Amino acid sequence: MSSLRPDAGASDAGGGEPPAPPYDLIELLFFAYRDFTSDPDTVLSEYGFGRAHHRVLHFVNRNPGMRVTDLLAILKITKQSLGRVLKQLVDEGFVMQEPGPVDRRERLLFATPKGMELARRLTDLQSRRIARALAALPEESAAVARQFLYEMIDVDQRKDVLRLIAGERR
Amino acid sequence: MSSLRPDAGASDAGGGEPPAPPYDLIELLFFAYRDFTSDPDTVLSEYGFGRAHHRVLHFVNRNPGMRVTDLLAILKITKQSLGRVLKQLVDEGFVMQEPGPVDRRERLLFATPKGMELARRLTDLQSRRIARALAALPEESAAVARQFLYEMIDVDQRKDVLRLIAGERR
DNA sequence: AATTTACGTCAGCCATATTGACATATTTCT
DNA sequence: AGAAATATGTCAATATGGCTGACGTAAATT
Repeated sequence: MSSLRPDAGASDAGGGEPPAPPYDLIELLFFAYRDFTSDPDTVLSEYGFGRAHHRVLHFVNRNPGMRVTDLLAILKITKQSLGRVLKQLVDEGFVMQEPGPVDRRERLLFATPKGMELARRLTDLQSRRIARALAALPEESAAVARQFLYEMIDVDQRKDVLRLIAGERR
Repeated sequence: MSSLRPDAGASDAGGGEPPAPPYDLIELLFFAYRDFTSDPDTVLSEYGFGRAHHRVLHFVNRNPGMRVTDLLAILKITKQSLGRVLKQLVDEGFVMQEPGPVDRRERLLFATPKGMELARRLTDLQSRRIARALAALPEESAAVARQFLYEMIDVDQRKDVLRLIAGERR
């Protein structure tokens, strides 16, 4: 199972050369993410959806009543790109829109029951993969994984991510 | 810094409901990967290249003399998709091809000096981000992160990944 | 009243992925 | 030797999901 070196990208203590790049982590990130997204992709294609729909549905489902602008900031894509997939999700009854009660320019987004159901299905797949991974590792690994991934995020984005993960309500 | 819960997706020890999905890890993976790829993307756009070129160049550089088929298996894309980006990389002198010495049908791939230079630049960016992340965490975190990411990979893909990461020579 | 904000839309563009069919050279199998 | 399998390349057509820039509208803010 683990000929993964316990440590390797080491020291360079007194000396000259720059440390060797952590190729293993670079590549593991690629492969892990590739497979992590592959389960949902399969299900999504049954619906004629792609990864973009997944992301939108996921965040809308997790943050009921979120605004379009919020979604744009999270996904870091343009209005137009979002527009297309969001429209599909709305047209096909996975997401609904509702004018903001206080600021009626806003369109608050909600997953419909149908949307929640699909979101759950996709989340289940990803949960299972994560659970399988963690089951193979010592207790504290989940916390370390969280910390590591968190530290990989752009410094100026971390606050937003924390708020999101905490399941902030507006 | 860390209102990341040390543990949360817990137990369900005796009871009925399925465990709550690890939304935090699911979303952290998304954000970490999003930002992890954003640094290289910036540099690549200077060259008129995209993420696809990065992946090809990366693996060719790391595995000199690899075959086209190997690359297809790693990237899990089609010949045609690969063909385009590979051709560009070859035409612009970042990658060279050479017939296999034993089986002359094969075209073995190598990064040129120019290709190595670009690969190094891209790797540096990713290395720095990883180093920054690890610097903020306790010693053993790198090992745990490796293990976690490794366990996230499809079971039937792990052998191949291990071979790759180990820097296997054919 | 003027400005800003939230959102949508139109037109066009580009990168990257797909499938299926077919061509060529080379190696391997019978 | 001949047939089959393999490694690669290529063509045509198509889809997805990004982008930019411009413009429009409704509602809120100043």
